[in-house]
Amino acid sequence: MPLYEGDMTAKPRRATYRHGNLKSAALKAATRLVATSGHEQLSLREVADAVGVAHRSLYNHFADREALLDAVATEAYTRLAAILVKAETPEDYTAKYVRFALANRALYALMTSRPHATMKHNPPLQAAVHKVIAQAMRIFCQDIESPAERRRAVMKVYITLYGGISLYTAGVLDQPSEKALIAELSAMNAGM
Amino acid sequence: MPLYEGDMTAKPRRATYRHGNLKSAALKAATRLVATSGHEQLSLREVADAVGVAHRSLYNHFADREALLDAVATEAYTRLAAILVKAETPEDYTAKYVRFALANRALYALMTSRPHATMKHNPPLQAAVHKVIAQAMRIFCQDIESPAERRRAVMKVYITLYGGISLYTAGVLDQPSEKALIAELSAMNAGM
DNA sequence: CCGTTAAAGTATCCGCTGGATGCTTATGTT
DNA sequence: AACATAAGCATCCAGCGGATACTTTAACGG
Repeated sequence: MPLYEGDMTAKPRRATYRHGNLKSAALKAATRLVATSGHEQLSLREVADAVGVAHRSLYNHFADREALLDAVATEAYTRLAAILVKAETPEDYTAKYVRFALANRALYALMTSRPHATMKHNPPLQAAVHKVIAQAMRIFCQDIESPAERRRAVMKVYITLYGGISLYTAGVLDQPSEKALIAELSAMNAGM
Repeated sequence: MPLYEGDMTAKPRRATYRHGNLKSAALKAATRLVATSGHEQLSLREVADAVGVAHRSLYNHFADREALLDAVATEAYTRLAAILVKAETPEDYTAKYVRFALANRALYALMTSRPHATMKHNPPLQAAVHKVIAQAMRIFCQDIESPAERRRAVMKVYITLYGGISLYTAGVLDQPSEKALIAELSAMNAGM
């Protein structure tokens, strides 16, 4: 006697018992839900509902909730890196970075919320982050030789980018436009 | 027939049914728990347990979990402001601010996590934050007249402070010491 | 071509959370 | 002394992440 038939026949039976591409579908749904409601709010159950699957099925593809969020972040970092490879100047890099962050605020909040310790145990995420940093190295540190100095310079860039975007997004920098923010941060990063 | 006697007599009866200073006791306990476990982990139940009270009793003093966290943040901002009034120079302000943030990382994370929109509806919190900003104005904007320019200058200071502390705390700036971080951020704030 | 098997689903249970309701008790005021 | 009210309490609820045990199906080796 099939155990689930009662409910299974109540709803229109799914085309395939095996979803087939649940992992990527869940990733897409999670990305959308994070974008609209923020990663703190995201629940596995709503992701599962969105793709029409029992919530526990997600555990076949993601170790836990954090792993799902890590995967969303990884994908986002990869997209950002793809944008930044086309940057040519410091101003351009800053503009592209800021525009991505502001166009995808909730996603950016997720990306920057991943604890650094976590990344060490998540090579794909670490690699995606590294691609973004590598582009900053290329743009901002062309004529710096010492690796330590290069790293230092990049960190200064990220301090202003991250701080500026955070304060802007928090609504503390209420008056300036996105354009003004880019100009401001470009100026701060110019003199270093 | 007293309804709760069974359980009440099982435990040693509390000295007073009225706790007396539950609000401040809960605040203290919450502050300690936030400091040790982070504000994301904080549950009303463990706060209630820590002060020996039913979890629902906290709602007599705080509207909800967020209100409790806001109260913790307000108290922390007030303490920080009290430290900063003694600052004399930009370097001193930076050093005191950074030292507070790093000595109370989880608390600082809570403070900076309060959404700006929330503050507008929470005058005590807003006032506490304003005290901190006022000290920055005093130290960094002595010879700036235009209010808009003063605000702009303060924001630049906070961009570097917040960005620097965030990246340092996240472990991204792995090599420098607290002292080196202060020096770095002081230098970044010097030229503006 | 058919069985076996492992991957990918499902149902159900657990402990925990924040929050709502309604009760009781103690205190301060009149 | 009576009483209104503030501040406790037990209890219930839905939703969460996660664990276990079950079933279905696709893929593959004989």
